[in-house]
Amino acid sequence: MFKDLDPLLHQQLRLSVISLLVSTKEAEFGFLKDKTNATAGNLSVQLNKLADAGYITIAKSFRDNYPLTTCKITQQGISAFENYVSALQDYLKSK
Amino acid sequence: MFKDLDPLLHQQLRLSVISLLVSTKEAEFGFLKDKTNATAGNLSVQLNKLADAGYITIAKSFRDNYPLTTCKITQQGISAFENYVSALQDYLKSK
DNA sequence: TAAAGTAGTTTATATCATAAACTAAAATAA
DNA sequence: TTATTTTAGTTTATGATATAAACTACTTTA
Repeated sequence: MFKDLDPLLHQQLRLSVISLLVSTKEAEFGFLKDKTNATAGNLSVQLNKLADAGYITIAKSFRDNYPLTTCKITQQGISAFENYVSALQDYLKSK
Repeated sequence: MFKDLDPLLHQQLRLSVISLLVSTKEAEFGFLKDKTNATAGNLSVQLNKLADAGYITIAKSFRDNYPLTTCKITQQGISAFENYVSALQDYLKSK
């Protein structure tokens, strides 16, 4: 009846991040922070969880002398998102 | 961009219960337990949370000498579900 | 009348989410 | 030049949450 929902994606901030990355493919820490209204600390933690799961990759560099963290979604992340959306449908259609 | 998701509904078991009740209007404890594959303990806790929020009402009676717990969705519960589904859409459409 | 079954509830634990505190370097002000 | 502030994050302490295990209370069956 109801398929299990991927616990990594069934969380607001992580889902927001993946949702953004699915469209943009790549995004900077600051961009994600702005779009999600998350605190830096929370975002940092959740990004690392997504990276540990292999859903995104995190690249660290510098821009104008400041650290720059860039996140990119992986194929695994895209598939996980598609699966999650598909599983959720059954919960949402109230029929 | 992303609206906040009702934390009461953004949880698998509670969402399953509400999703079922939205269609059936009313359901017995055992029915919900079967459909959701939840343990009785977990279901009991989550039903009470939904009742505390005013999303469902819980009626206790007896049938064939055994206790019978019947759950019914409220108008507030229906509205909350509709709101949740609508808020979620923004997260799911990857665009 | 003891054992097993029904229908749940309560609670202890383990996990998780989050903000507060912190790090480290750069830019700016004094 | 030496503080102070700002940028860009990370680490961690805590409080909340989800869940299963343990329990309650009653009924049926052996």
